[in-house]
Amino acid sequence: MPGSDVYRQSDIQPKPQLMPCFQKEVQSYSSSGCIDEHLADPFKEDNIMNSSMSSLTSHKETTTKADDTNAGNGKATVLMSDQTGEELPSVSMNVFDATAREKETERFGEFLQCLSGNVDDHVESDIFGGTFFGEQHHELFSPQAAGDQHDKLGASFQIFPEFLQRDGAYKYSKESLGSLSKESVKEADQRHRGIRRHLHFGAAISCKHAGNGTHETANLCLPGRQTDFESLVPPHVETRGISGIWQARSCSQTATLWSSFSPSACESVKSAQNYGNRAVSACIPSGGDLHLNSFVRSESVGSEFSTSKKLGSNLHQQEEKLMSDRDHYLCKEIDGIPVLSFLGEIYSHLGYEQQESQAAAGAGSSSYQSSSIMQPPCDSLHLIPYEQQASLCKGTMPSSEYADIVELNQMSPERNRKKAKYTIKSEGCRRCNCKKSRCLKLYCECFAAGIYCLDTCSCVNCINKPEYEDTVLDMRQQTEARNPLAFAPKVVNNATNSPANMMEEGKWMKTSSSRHKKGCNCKKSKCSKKYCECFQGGVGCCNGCRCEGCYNPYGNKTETSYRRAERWNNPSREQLDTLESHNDCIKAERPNQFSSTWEELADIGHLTPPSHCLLGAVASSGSLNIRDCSKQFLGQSQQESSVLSPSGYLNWHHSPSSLTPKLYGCEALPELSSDSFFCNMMEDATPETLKNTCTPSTEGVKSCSPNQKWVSPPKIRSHELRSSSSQGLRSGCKFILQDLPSFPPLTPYSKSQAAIHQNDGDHKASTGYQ
DNA sequence: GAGTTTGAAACT
DNA sequence: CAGTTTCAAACTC
Repeated sequence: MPGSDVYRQSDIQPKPQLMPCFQKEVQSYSSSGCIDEHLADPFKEDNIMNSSMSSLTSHKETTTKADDTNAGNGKATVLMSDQTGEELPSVSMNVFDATAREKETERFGEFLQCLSGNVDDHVESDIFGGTFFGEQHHELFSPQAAGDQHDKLGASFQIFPEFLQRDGAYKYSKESLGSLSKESVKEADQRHRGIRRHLHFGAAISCKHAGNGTHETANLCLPGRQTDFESLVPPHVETRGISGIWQARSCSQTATLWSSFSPSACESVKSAQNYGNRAVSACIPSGGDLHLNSFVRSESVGSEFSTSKKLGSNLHQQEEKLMSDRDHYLCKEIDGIPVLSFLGEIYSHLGYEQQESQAAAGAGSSSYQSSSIMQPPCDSLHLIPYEQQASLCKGTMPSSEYADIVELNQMSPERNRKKAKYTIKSEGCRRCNCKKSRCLKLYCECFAAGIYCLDTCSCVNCINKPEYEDTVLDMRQQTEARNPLAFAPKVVNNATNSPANMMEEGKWMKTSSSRHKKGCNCKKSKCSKKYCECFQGGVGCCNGCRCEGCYNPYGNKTETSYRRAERWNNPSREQLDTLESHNDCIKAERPNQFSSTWEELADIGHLTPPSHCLLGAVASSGSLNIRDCSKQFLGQSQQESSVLSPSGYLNWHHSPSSLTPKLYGCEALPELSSDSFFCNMMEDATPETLKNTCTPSTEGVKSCSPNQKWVSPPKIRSHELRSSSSQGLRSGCKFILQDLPSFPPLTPYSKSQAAIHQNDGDHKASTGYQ
């Protein structure tokens, strides 16, 4: 076994090789004091890579060739427990005694925390002051002479092996991209590695927050045991920890965090682990799964924003190949497990591609797990095959499409790649079919989703591609200028719904207050077909709709919100029949879905827009539960993604809030819909008179039905009671929306960048490093 | 798969 | 801001 050879090799020179990776990694970051900078420095990475490769190749006795396979195996060997018979951390742990090990583990955890932007001053100074890396670290981990540097470096690479060897980026850069210019390849390679590394740290960070302590974090950072990861999935999430990471500079980190809490991710990990090394490799590509869009963006972070189109194209190609490979792995090797469930994809975001989602992790390696699982939510689509990103990103993606996505995960790659007019239903992958818009207008679903079109799209003269990044950004700006909410989720949820209450009966219920942000304008469809955006979003029509003859089965505007809420709680037989037929279709398309609430959360959540997490969950969560955590994560990732999204755009459209409502039939999680933000805003903007009048409950704007399910806020009811006309509410909504002050910049990357830097600067100023 | 219907988006 | 046109998805056959 190639891996065994490598492992033995590492066994021969274990200590100095393994730890230096730490050192090197840390140093790389510490030198710049900023991850972004680190990522932005291709040469550092290249040096590392070269050194690593040199190290690998230097041991020709055991490893004949440092090709992908060997490299990957070697990495896996070093990191994976099944081959070593020890738990992951053992690799590095073997080098030290228990005390030193624990100490360093803690330190590393702190370091990771520091990187996350959540570090304390003392930690920071410790790490960046050079104590950790400069002396202590050398003493502990670098006993060998400087001549062993290559070995050390090589070892360091083994710490992040997945990234370099499995995840395909390296492979591409060295093999698949042979046709590309050396320079381009090098740069692309660097970027990928940097990103992957970033993700890795993000994973560690997330673990840190999710886990019980730094020790846990360190373990996760190091190629760890799967159980570690599992333990990271928190029954309870600390709001503080989450929010603390908010300032993490990459959506990758966010994604990681998010993924850390994703049960599906864990599940995926488990599943992957069952496949042994092979599974690991399968997960690797997920690292490259990052939504290309976000990829490009995040890559730009800390470095020049301008990315040569050539490089972008190259990256795109790599990305696609990665996606392709990943799809293969996911579909083929992780069967039965909706790997993408978490990943949604998803994006994003963050990749579930999305990240974005748009999600399996490495088998024997926590690193793997982390990297693969940490697919950014917002770019949430990261975890999702590239082809699926569009679907997940689409703001109004209905649950059926989500189901399709999950289903797609279980499909063969061939089917996955098929082009068809109606790809959504058949393949779960929304692809545009634009003919005249060149995919630069909101007509295009890809564009509307803030993602690039895929080769699998059937569009004609498509400009919505990385090659035309500038143009796309311009068009996005224009679109945004025309309508600031153009990329916002189309369906918003009322923030007053409490997850706790929603979950009261152990299942997610669609909130009665979910509404289309703008309202439909249907004339003939009676709002009972997917022409209607409300219907498509799985929400009832409201007074903001201008529809005629509304017969929206989810609720029509002629009935009051209060009545609607009641109807939700006690649907009539007729209504149930109508919705059942709709749900049947959904369920039929998604055989294995939503088997677990966690997965629901993850999936939905990662598709969920950001804001509400901050406004809703965080603020309201006195007792934080899983839902709250998910919400928060969603918010975080969303925010992150919004900042780092490829397009520089908010990526909440990546997390179609509409998805949530749609899932109601399958016990969707309404609370996770993005709309809380809007609803909050609306609520805030609601005149006190409206808020206070006709309030049947003494609980303020909230009231619960006897069975604890939420009903619409009285204010709305009172509002409606005041005027049967929709005009009042409509105008109210309009006012509110226009007044929305703080949407994350739906602006091009540059603006987001500025925001990032500002945050970074603030944070750094507070933490004192840089 | 072609053609029709529909309503959002874009334009005037 | 209303009316019209354009567009692509949804739908039908």
